[in-house]
Amino acid sequence: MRRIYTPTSAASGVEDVLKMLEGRWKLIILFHLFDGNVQRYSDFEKLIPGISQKMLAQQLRQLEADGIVARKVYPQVPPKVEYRLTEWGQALCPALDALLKWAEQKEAFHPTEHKDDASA
Amino acid sequence: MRRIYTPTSAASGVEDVLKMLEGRWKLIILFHLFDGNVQRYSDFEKLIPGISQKMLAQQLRQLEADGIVARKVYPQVPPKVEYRLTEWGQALCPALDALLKWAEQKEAFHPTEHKDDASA
DNA sequence: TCAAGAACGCACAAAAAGGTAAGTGGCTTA
DNA sequence: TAAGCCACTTACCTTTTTGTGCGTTCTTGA
Repeated sequence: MRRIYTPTSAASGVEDVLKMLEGRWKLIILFHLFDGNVQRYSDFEKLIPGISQKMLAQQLRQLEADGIVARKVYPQVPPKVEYRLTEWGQALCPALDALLKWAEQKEAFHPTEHKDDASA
Repeated sequence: MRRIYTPTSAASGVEDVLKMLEGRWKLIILFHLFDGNVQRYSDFEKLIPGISQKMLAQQLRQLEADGIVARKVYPQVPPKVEYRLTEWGQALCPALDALLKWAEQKEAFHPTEHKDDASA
């Protein structure tokens, strides 16, 4: 049978899950892990210029703790750590995709507007 | 032609749009506006128990400023204000839906785990 | 006459998020 | 022997976000 999500039930139970995606960098990190991409710590540093090491490590660890991202450590001398999406993490892709599509649609609804364009 | 979103281009341009959804209450508010639902300020206060009036007003205004939510004021004596999704806001529904589905899938991947269940 | 109701705005305070800089460990190379 | 590399961690601050409590406006009901 098809589950119906009422706004109430949705907001109550899903809230916790949604909190896992909050944070300035979480989604950005996730986008870089899209379609099975694997990245190591230093890759993220290059891919996401503005992020600090502290934030990168923190967000990555939260994502890992929440079971969205998998961390793989290679016992090498200069350390090597890889990050990829877990199975559940990959299940997020359709949502990320929808978000991306929505973002693209913005132009269709509000053709190239400027933030500071209140009134001339 | 089909647009391809590389992680890089996605993260750079879409970031601004995604920021519109950040905030402790934004998504929750949006979920209550799902499928064309119309709510007034006081409805939200009842629907979202933990939110403060300040936050409710603030998030609602930001959502409005970002063109996601539409605000309609009735010039009545005890004020009446209605909120609903704009067209673009409604375009977000598929994404919200995907997010909801993802949240539901959690159980499938991690059967009822507890946060504080590190090691007994 | 007086309290109540709707939708906030404002000032102040506490909490949380984010940033900066420096440090750690162990092998490798100069 | 000293410096470098990678992946972080820690301590300390600053900025942003969120919460609290009170005030406002005008009309209607008791």
